[in-house]
Amino acid sequence: MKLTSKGRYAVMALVDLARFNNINPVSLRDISLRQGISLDYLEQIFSKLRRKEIVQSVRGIQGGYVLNKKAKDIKLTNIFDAVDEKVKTVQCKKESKKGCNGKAIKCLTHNLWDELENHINNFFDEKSLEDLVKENNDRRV
Amino acid sequence: MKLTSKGRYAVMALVDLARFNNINPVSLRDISLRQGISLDYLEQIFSKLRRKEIVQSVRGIQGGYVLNKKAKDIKLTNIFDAVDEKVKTVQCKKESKKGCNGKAIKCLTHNLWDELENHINNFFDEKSLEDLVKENNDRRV
DNA sequence: ATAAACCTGACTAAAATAGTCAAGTATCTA
DNA sequence: TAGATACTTGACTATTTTAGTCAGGTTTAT
Ligand code: FES
Ligand code: FES
Repeated sequence: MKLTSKGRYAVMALVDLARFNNINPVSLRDISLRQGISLDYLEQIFSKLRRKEIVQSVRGIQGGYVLNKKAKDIKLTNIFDAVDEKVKTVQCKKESKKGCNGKAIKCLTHNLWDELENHINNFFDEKSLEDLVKENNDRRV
Repeated sequence: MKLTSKGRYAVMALVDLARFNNINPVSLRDISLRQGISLDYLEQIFSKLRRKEIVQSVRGIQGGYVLNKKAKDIKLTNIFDAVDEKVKTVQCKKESKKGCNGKAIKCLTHNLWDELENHINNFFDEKSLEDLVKENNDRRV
């Protein structure tokens, strides 16, 4: 089970943005430099964040991105959802009565993986961007 | 974040084994048929489980595998550890002071991913094979 | 006008996953 | 003691996913 860079970068970038959000839009270039994430990759990520209305874009010179909601209303769940970083403990569809690989019934461990998925998602539901910014108030970079 | 088949199968197979463990060794062939997991793949998995002393092998006809410990003493953690299904939320080494990609310091979100990793591992530390067997006492297959 | 910054889609190298395949060895039973 | 069953090991491979890159835009402040 591993977290992908895309998910990690999305959160990292938003924490950065949230910290500098007060005054002006924050350009991806700045985030790229500060956080060491490829600019092209950031663009992909922010395009998704914008579509899900987590950030707003400001075009042209001096442009950049701003948060579209209060930091405390942006949960990790929202971020991960936006960039398609989903928790998947099984291959079978949740709605379907069928099991993995099209088997007639769910497997012996199916219930366990559901629990696991919930357990992880609970964590993401609780953490907000505001929490993350607060944890880093004392940092320079 | 997704759970791999290897991890899922390892647990599935062990739950199956634990249910039939009372009388005779359980052959991989039987597990393969009951759970619909490729025999060759199971062999890979059980070879690891044996090396980590989670199961014991009995060779020859009527052979198979038996649990090497009480079901309540086998936690998900032990199983995942044996088959190298590890939770990895970051790329940087835990011990090192350096961050991802060899950066001088840890990133803004590093602490968060540590928390997440602990959160998930807690789940695995608590669930035992015995718990899983009990949940399925009423099942036929 | 031009430079800064957003915007989009296509493309790709590398890694990980999910197995398969082949060639054994050990042990029980007839 | 032959044969069948089942464990044992290591190498091999197709597919998928990841983690980006690249090229070519458009918008807007100055
Ligand atoms: S996880 Fe899909 S059937 Fe159990
Ligand atoms: S996750 Fe590696 S430096 Fe933050």
